[in-house]
Amino acid sequence: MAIRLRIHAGPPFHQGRFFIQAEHMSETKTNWKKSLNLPKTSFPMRANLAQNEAATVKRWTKSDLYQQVVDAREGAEPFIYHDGPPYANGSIHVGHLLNKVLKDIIVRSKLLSGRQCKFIPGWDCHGLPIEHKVMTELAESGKIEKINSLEESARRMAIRRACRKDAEKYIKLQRGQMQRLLTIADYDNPYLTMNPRYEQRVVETFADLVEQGIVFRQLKPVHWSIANETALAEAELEYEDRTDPSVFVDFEACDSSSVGAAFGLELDETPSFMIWTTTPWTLPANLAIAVHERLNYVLVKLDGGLTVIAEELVDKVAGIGGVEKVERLASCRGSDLAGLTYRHPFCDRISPVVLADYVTTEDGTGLVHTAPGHGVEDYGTGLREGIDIYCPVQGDGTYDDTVPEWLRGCSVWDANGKVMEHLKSSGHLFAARDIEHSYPHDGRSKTPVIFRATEQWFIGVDRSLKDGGDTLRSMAMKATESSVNFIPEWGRNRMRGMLESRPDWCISRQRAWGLPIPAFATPSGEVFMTPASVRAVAAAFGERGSDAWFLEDPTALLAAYDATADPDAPEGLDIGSLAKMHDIFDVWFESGSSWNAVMRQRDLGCPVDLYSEGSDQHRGWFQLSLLPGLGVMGESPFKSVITHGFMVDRDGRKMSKSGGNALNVDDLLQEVGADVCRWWVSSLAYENDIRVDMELFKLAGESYRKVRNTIRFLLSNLSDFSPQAGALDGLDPRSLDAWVLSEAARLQSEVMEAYGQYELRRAHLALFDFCNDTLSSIYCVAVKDHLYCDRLDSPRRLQTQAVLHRLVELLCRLTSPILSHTADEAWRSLHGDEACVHLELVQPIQVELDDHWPQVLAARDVVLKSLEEAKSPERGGIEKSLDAGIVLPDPDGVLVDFASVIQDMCEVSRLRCDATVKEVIVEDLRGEPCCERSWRRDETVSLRSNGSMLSQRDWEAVEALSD
RNA sequence: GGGCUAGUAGCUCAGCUGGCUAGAGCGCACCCCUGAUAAGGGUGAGGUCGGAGGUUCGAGUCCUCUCUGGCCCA
Repeated sequence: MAIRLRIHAGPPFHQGRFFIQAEHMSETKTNWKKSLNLPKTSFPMRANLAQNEAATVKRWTKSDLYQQVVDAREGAEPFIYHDGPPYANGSIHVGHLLNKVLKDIIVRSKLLSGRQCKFIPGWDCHGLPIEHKVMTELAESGKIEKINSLEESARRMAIRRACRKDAEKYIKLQRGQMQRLLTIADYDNPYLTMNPRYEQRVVETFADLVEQGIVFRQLKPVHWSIANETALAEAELEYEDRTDPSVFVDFEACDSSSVGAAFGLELDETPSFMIWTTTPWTLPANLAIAVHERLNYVLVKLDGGLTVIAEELVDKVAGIGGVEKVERLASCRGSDLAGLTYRHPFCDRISPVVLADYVTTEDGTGLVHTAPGHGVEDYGTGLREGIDIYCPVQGDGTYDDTVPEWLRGCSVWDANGKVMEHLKSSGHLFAARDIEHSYPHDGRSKTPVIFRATEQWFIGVDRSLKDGGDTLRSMAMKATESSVNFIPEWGRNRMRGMLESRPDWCISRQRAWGLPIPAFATPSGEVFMTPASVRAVAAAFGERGSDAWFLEDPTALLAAYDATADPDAPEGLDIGSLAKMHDIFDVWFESGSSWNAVMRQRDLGCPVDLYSEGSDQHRGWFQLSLLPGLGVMGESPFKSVITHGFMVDRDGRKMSKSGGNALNVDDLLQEVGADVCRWWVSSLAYENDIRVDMELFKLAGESYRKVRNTIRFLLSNLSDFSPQAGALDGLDPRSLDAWVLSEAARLQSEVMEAYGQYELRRAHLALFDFCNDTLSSIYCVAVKDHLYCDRLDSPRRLQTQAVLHRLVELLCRLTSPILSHTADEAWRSLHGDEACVHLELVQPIQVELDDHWPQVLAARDVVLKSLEEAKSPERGGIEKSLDAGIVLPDPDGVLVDFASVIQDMCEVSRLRCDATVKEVIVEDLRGEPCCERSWRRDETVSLRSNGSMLSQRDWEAVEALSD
């Protein structure tokens, strides 16, 4: 819309007054300022969060806010929310910040909406990272020798004591840091996976699974330290270069005609399959050769010897063997070779050629020596093909009696040479040379480790449960498909994919710092463990903690066990002769039982409404809680799952301590404060990766300040206000007050709905926009004039104050889940230091609104734009809106009822609606008299009896003051 | 290598089942106010929607391939 500018020519009298007024302005000005009702508040503009939040934490702790809130919601419909346990190791990082703040916003929003929400924080205490660190520290301080010299149980107890102390230390640290994030939770009664009652429930969960018949023992290869005769985890390994023999070995085929058939030839001599290995000592355990189904293999004569090799590798292998004459006879696909058999070169057995995906042509021959007892991939192949997991190597690194006599009792390292010698003399060794490669070593003893199959405990995912006949896998797939709600929705797919491919769950570990698997060995070497015996040990753990396993003998541990009442008890069981076994549980089994050990144990309700963690937990905590839950309860322990993404740096790269791009949470809290961090968290599209950078927190700080200042403005105009009942009844639907209240009502439903759907960002944006647009830019600007200039008791001022009061209460409530300190600070500024916004509930807002408001707001936009254009020198150069008057086109006669509202919103001195004009007219009122007090140039400004130029309203306000 | 996922203005994000001259906020620029003042208001400039093909009258939106990240596996 174009505008026309009309100079409003006032009578000469006004011009003259203007000059007189200007001369006296400096003296009168201050007086008028004193006569105004200017904003006043103790709520400071500068938040000083670092300091004030610390005080808030103290206050909440002292008054036990958590308990107060829980008491306040006694009897309300519960929202059952279960905290996943972070690992009690180290300081919290930005990922914890995100995780805990997200949870806290959810907790507080549920409380705000009237639900009961008991939130028990937890810590994962057992496990290798702590044990590993503690062992390192013990080694550094020289205490390890003394501990290692102890008897086994005493040694483990010494380690366990050190680990417990370490875990306790970090729980304390993290708890303080989490509280510093202004989170509300039952920090006085957290759950710790190392607590006796927790341990008892974990073991009971296990007992139920044992009873279901899905727990079993099976061989599985693990990293094994010969020096310490113990299994090692990945974290305990150190990779160092090592020289090993690299050997190419011919395995004779059993049946030359079927090999010939695979290549489409008739053969008159026996071909062999050539494999390659750098661990000749594993050859006695060879039980298969793996080929890739899509690779090409050739039957080739190498200086006369007939063998099979991957086509791509023929030249390389021939080169290594120093072969002079290479004759390719025929080729075929790997899939054609599957099912052929070969004779072991020195053990008396026949084994098959099988298919495997991991076969490559990077090294070797394309035919992979497979010993299921000595390699992870080999093991998988073995399981799939139904091949024995055979491991002739004992814990001390020597062979047992199942190998050929010349190897018995020999250590594997000595065996390398012997095997090669034997192969050479029997003509099976095609080539051998030394290679240097990276090889895992035991970090403690600095000796090379081997892969060795050992007996481990498993929970079978494809075994039918005793009662249902269903398997954990199929139950989990069903639950994922239909009964669990995923946020974001794609979590369902991710979970499904992971469930499809997951192997049986290996739940045993060979460490000290953990919960013992309560299995015993009988003198004859059988394992004794029944549901009833497990429950008996669980009871002992519940009483005396799992240390009992290391301190007590089987008779004491099984005190609550009655073999005569146990249908599963083996015949002739003699408890006195049992020996404790040494495996501990995978820590995932402990945390995966938390729904039982926390939610059911404390009677908080299970299945739980919500689990929420990082998206890595689809494979971790979610899945490993789902499986035991299904095994024990027959249903998922959670109804909904929320996942958040991972922290990446400003360039989108992963965060790492070593990369130096990790932000320190303590620094962050010191620099920007927890509420700004929380405001930042609420702004995120948390399901994606999250970029973290100091810059972004600073930005969040700026928008936080906008919200804070808006609240401050509201508060500052309430210093003389006392709430009156019914002050907002019968609001004119065309008033700005009605409009802002209806906007507030809309905000409330939007924000509460967003909270309810965990769309925190939506709530954040709605809150910000409301503060920024609805209030700061529109409403506050428009009501300033009568708040400041009206007489204190003017009805419209009182009404607006009632609205402001309503608005600030609303903002405090709605922001309280996010800005938990600031909302409380504002609330206390309004209601006194004893008040607390976190006990509040949302209140309904009812207001009637005229339906012409969209046009009113559109008129505002048009007028503001016209005013902007009027600033240009060629259009008259009106720079202050109060120097302007507006003629507003109003063809439908709709706006005329809103004239004063629009005038206030645009901060102009005059505004009238005209049905005949087509475009906005900006009138230059600079020739009109200006009210010395309100700076307006409305029609009522005139010389008053005290000699000043005042508008009628201002004159009345001044008079009221002097009364 | 596989599963899931992301890539739209400087930044954070909207854009549902294809139709928009691609939106918002922040930031930025310019201006006003100096009675929310280490505040407040107004106006405006910014994008060939990671890249390349294709389907279609029409693609940020569908398909194929590809690049760069992230999580989890191998």
